[in-house]
Amino acid sequence: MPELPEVEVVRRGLVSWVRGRTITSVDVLDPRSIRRHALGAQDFAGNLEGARVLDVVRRGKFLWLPLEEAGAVQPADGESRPAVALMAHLGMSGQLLMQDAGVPDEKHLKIRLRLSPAEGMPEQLRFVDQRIFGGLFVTSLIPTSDGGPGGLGELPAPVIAEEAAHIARDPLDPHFSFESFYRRLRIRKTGLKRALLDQGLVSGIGNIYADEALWRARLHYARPTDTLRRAEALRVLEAAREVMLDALAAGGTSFDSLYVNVNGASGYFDRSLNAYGRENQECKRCAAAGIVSLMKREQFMNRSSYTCPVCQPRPRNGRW
DNA sequence: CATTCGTCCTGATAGC
DNA sequence: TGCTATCAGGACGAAT
Repeated sequence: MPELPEVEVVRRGLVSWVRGRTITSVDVLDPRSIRRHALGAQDFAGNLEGARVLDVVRRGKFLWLPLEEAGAVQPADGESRPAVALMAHLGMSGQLLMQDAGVPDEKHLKIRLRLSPAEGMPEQLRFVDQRIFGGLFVTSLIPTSDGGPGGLGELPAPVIAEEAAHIARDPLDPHFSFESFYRRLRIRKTGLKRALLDQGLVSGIGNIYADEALWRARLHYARPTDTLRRAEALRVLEAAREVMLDALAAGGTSFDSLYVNVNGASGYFDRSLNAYGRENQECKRCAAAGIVSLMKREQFMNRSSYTCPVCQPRPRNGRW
């Protein structure tokens, strides 16, 4: 279940394989995986074939490959500014795999990109997706005044994929502003977990890391955001940063083999989760303090939320 | 306008 | 055994 660390692992894995190579052919094996490309498979392929991949960049869980189109007329000043990008979102189960031409199609192979030959590198970039919540599409790159995708890419100008322009920075982004986040958080009339999952407020956090961050910060998912003190907001943001950095160091989380990184190896961070999936197991923090408390699972936003009833008490009505 | 909810999907698993 | 029901959840557009 890809959240920010998994997507970043894919980005890092992908960049050395695809940067500088040209897309030579495109097979759309399941049009549902390009449903966000409004003009259809023909147009999708037409946009990509002949284009050279300049980079792999990310904003939140969106990943894109800025393209230099074949024969494109560049500005007179010689500055090379890509007009479009191949956008990817992994959704629930999406994978981007580099594969040699001879490797049999994966069961859920949806899209195949063939790349220009490069010494010692696989020919194909494959998009594999079981649940089809993810997908690929071509989007335009538009100027942005906020410094670009995440300070991670190397674009010649601050440009962002149009479809990701509404996505906030993630907690690991060097340009992430806590003050801006806290200001917006305080004026919302909603619960803390809802806010953490809102990619327009802070990006990269999904159901799993939301629960982990809340547990680390000892805060309840339903805590009204307009009552959050600065120190509490700082705590949960810092907790999110920590859990994401741990996951990144471990190469991404994997729970059910749906998520595999770009080289086909699963992450193993799931062993160190403290909240997610631990229904009826002891809260590790309480246990360390000599208190017996069993983690509770509740339905919230049509998703499971795991909390410790002792150290993450549900907010009572009224004052905080 | 801000916020919440329903929907898209497949396959593993539970229950009868 | 074989069927149906349930669950998993990111993001968007519709509904409130």
